[in-house]
Formats: sequence, C-alpha cells, structure tokens
Amino acid sequence: MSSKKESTRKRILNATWHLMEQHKGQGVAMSNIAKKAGISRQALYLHFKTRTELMVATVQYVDEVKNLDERLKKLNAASSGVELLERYIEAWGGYIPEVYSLAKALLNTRESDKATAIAWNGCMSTLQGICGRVIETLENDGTLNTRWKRNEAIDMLWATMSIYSWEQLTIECGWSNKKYIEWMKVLLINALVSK
Amino acid sequence: MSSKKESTRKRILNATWHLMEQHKGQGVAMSNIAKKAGISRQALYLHFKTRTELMVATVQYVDEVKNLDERLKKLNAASSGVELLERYIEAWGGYIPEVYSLAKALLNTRESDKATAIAWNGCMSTLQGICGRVIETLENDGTLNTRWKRNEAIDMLWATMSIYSWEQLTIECGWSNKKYIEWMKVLLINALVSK
DNA sequence: TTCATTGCTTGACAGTGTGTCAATTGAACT
DNA sequence: AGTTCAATTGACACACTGTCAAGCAATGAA
Repeated sequence: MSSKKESTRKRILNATWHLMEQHKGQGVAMSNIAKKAGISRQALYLHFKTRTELMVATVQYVDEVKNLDERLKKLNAASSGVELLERYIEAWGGYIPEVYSLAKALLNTRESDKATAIAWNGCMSTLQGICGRVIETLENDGTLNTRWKRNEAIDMLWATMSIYSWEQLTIECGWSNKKYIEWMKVLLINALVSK
Repeated sequence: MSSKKESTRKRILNATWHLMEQHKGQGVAMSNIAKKAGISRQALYLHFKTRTELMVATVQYVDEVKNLDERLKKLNAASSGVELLERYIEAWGGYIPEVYSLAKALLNTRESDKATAIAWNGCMSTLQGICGRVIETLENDGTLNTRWKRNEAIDMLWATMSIYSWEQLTIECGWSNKKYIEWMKVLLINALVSK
C-alpha cells in the first residue's frame, strides 16, 4: 500500500515492459508507451533521453524485479561440476522466457546503438563469468572432456546457451521450455563431460 | 565481355549486396542503394515493390552467384555419418561468412515482415533437410549416440549451426572462421556420435 | 515519318517514427 | 506571494518508406 501512487518512472518502466511482452518487442513506439503510462509522449523524454535509454533501463528494472542475481546464487550449492552445469542450464534456461521479448528488442538495436551494445555486453559478461566457473569446476573435478581447452569450452558453453539458440529451438522448432532444458543438458553434458 | 551493359536489375542487386557487406547490414537506405546503382530512388520501386522484396531478391541472387547448391551437393561424397557431419560443418560453416551481412539484415526484419519470414524459412528448411540427412546417416551407421532421438538431434544440430551461433563465436568471441569450424566439430561429434 | 511503348527522370507529397523546443499550467514547498 | 518541479500542448526538424503525376529519350513498328 506504500506505493498507491506509483512514481511516473516506474509507470513508464512497467508500461514498456508489458507492451514489449504483449507485442513481442515489435512495433512498440514511444507514443504507445506514453499512452499506456498515462502521460504525454514528450514527457517520456523528460525521464529517458532516448528510446534506447528507456529500453536499457527497462531491462535492468526487469532483472531487478525478477531477481536474477538471487537465482544465480543458488547455483553455488552444486556439489560437482556436472551438477553445476545442470543447474546453470536450468537457472538460465528458465530465466530466458521471462525476459525474451525485451532482450530481443535490445539485440535488434544493439548493432546500431552503442549504449544498447554496452548494456547488453554487461549482461553477457555476467553470464560468461558463470560459464567460466562451470568449466573450471569441471576441470578441477577432472570431468572436462580432454578434447576441450578451457577458454574454448567457456565460449562454446556461453554461445550454446544464448538467447538465440533458445529462440530457435522453442519458437522456431516448437519445443517447450522443459524440453529445451532437457535436451540442452544432453547436448552439453555429452559434449563437455568426459565419459 | 558479354555483359558490358549490365541490366539495371543486376546493377541494383549488386549495389544492394555490396552496400550491405560494407555497412554490415546497418543503415543502408533505398536512397543509398539507388545512388550506388546509378539510378533514381524512385526507379528502384519500378523493379522491386518494397525494400523487403529487394532484400529477398538479393539473398537469392547471392545464393545463385555463390552457388550454394553445388557446395552442398559435394556433401554426398561422404562415406560415413561422421564424415557427412564433418563435411556439413565445413560447407555451411564456410558459407556463413560470405552471406552473413545480408542474412543478418533479413533476420532483423523478418519478425515484422511476412515476406521476409517466408523467404527465410525457405532457406532454413533446405538446411533442416540436410541436418535430417546427417542424423539419419549417423543412425544407419549405428553411430548416433543413443541418448538422442532422431527429431531432437536434427533440431539441435540445426540450431547449433545457426548463423546466430556463428555470430556469437566469431564476432563476439573473436574466433576465426577456421577455429569456429574446428571447435564446432568437437562440440557436435562429442555430443552426437557414440563412443 | 509518326506513333506507341519502355525505362527512367524529376518533383511533390503522405505517412510514420524519433527527438527537440518554447510557452504554459498546476500543484507543492517555503 | 513566489519558486520550483512535473507535466502538458503544439509546432517543428529530420530521416526513411512508399506513391503519384508529368515528362523525356530511345526503341521499334505502322
């Protein structure tokens, strides 16, 4: 009840978020967002200098609301490299569908916009750090397939678990998210873990 | 020397192709293409109804010039499933960088444009057909890792060899194309082939 | 030679979206 | 009463796509 009067900024962020979800990131203009937030289009620019800045802020807002950090911390409880790998696939694979629409919007514009690219790379380096931990744990356990070098394994794990791959398998191939997680484990355990 | 006077259509297609390559698919407007082709912007619309139609035609033109079909036919010479898989990775992996910029442009607009989506799906189903042949050959050889079901293996192979994955590893991680092909083989052979 | 056709040109315009600016209002704080 | 802050309205610049009308030059056929 403390936020009966939600701040305009939050109303904008929520409006952006939900419109992006609804329209799968396509055709959401500043005027639509303003309308949904109940303010004028120009007022949007009082809070966010550009469309990109708004998108970046929205992604950060969603990450905060969805509590990605906390979810990733649960990985630490893994007792082996293989378990860590499995938990990573579950945690990140379960998170992707919740942010997909928004992330897609960022991905589409990052090539033409430096601010977006920087924000995106920030998210990605967090993930790459986790991939690094997974591979190192496998290495320390002696369960990393000897064909792999550490850095190549990290990059490959990161690339394979990308939002794009998720998109291809779920949206293009029609897999459920459960199926995606299940077979991603098969792929990566077979590829990375020594038998 | 037979084409001293290149047809306007071909000049447009070449202009589009080379501009897209140069600018990595970003910020290439109809007016730029017209200028490069040496005609007026409006004349472009006499040849192609929309920007999308031009892009789709350009991809088909490039496929024709680069002779993708012929390259894929060479796969047939493979004498085993594993060899076929390796040749597929080499052939497609070698082709991606040649069409990347153009393909990226299509990928970016396909969500908002049906014509693009249809053209793209056409290309993709060709690839999925080849992935199907690869997996079936492995199956017939008895070398498909028994953890895989056929359809899931096909989808996974296709998704893993997507342009997006290539983009991540080469452009984001800085891998050379040779390295990409090398480690893609490691990934997929370990994941799909029984030991 | 005249006429129609074809391919292209120019100029103008509608529509959509982003981003900016100036003048104004209304409420809250002091 | 005066200041400040948030938001409003209307107008505008700019870029890009797509359309339309009128015209021009070369080609080929009657």
